[in-house]
Amino acid sequence: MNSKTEDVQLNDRPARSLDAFDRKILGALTEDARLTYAEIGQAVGLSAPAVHERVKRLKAAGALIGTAARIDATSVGKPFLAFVHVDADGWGKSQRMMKLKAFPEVEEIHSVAGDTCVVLKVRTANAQAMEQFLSQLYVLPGVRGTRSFVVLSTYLERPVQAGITTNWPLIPLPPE
Amino acid sequence: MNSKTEDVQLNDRPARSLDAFDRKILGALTEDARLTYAEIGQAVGLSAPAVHERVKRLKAAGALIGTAARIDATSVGKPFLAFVHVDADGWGKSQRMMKLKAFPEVEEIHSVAGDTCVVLKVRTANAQAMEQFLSQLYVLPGVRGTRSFVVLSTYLERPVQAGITTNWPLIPLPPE
DNA sequence: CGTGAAATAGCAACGTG
DNA sequence: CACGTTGCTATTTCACG
Repeated sequence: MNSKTEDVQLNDRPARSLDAFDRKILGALTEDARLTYAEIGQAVGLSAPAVHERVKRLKAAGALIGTAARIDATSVGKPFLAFVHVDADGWGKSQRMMKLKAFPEVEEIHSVAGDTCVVLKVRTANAQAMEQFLSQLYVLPGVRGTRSFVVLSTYLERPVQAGITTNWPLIPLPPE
Repeated sequence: MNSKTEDVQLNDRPARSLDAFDRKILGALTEDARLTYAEIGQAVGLSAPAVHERVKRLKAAGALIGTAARIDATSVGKPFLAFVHVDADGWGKSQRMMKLKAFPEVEEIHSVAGDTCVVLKVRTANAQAMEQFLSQLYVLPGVRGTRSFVVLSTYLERPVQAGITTNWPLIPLPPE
C-alpha cells in the first residue's frame, strides 16, 4: 500500500483551490491523524464518505503528503538536538546532500542563501554522537565548516498548520 | 477525545525500556499513522490486539505523543520558510516566548545557549508576511535583535525517527 | 494471544445543484 | 456533470476470557 515514490513529489500544478472544507479536514488531521472519517465529517459538517473522497483528492493533489506518528525524542534515546549550519563551496545544489538522508539523525535539510549554506536539524543520543556526526560531515567534498546551535529546551514543535494565514496586525506597533 | 493538556508533557520518568517490538511499531506509525493494527502486527510479527495494547502503552508512557497529517506547505499557501534567531536579554526562560504559540506561522521554538538566544522556525505566505511577523517580534520585551535564514529549498523534512541510533563509523575518516 | 460484539471503511447506486 | 448523501458489506477496533 506504500508507494515506492514517496521521496519524489512531482507537483506539476500547485494543486490550487483548497476550499474551507479541505482546510478544516487538513486541520483536523493535523491534530489527530487517526480520526474517523465520521468524526471529521461531524466536525466540519460533511458526511463520512464525502470526507473520505476529499482526503483521497488531497492526497492525490499532493496537499496531503501522508500521516506520521509524533514521537518523543527522549523516549527513543535521542534527547540531543542541534541545528547545524554548513558552509560549503560549489555545493552542487543537489545530489550531494542527499547522502545525508542516510543518517537517521538528520531530520531536516534546507539550503539557505544561494546553495552555499545548508541548515541541518540533527538529533542524536548525546554530545559525543553529535561530534561523531560532525566529523562525518567533513568527509563530504566542499564542506568548509560548520556552526552548531545546541538546543537546550524545546518550547514548541508542531507540524505545518493548515489554517488560514493570520491577518495582522494582532499587536499594535510601538509608537517609535 | 482530545486532551486539553496536550501542550504540557510531564514526563516524570524517561519512560524507559522500549523493546524491539515497540521501536518497530513506532517506526511503522512514523511512515503511516493510519496503518491498521493488523497491518502493523503483520509487519512486526505480532497479533493485532497485541499491537493495540502496546500502542496504548506507548501513548500512556509518553513515547507516542500523537499522530499528525503531513501537509505540503505550498499547497496551503505558506511556501516561505525561515529560521529566525532571536537575541534577547533577561529572557525569563519561560512564559514569555509562549506568546509566540499564538502565531500559526511559528512551528518551532527552541532555546539555545543559555536562554539568551531563541531559534524559531517560521512559515509564512511570502516575504512581506515574514517582515510583518518580524516587526511583531520586536514588541516583545527583551528582544534585542533577530537574524533570519531564509530557506530556498527543502531537501528533507521528516519526523523523529524511532530507529536505533546509528552505530558509526559509516564513512571512514580521511587519513589526514 | 484468540474471540466476539460494536463500530468503521469503502463501495455502489441514487439524488441534487 | 460534479459533488454530496444514503444504504450495504467486509474489515477493523477494542473489551473480555
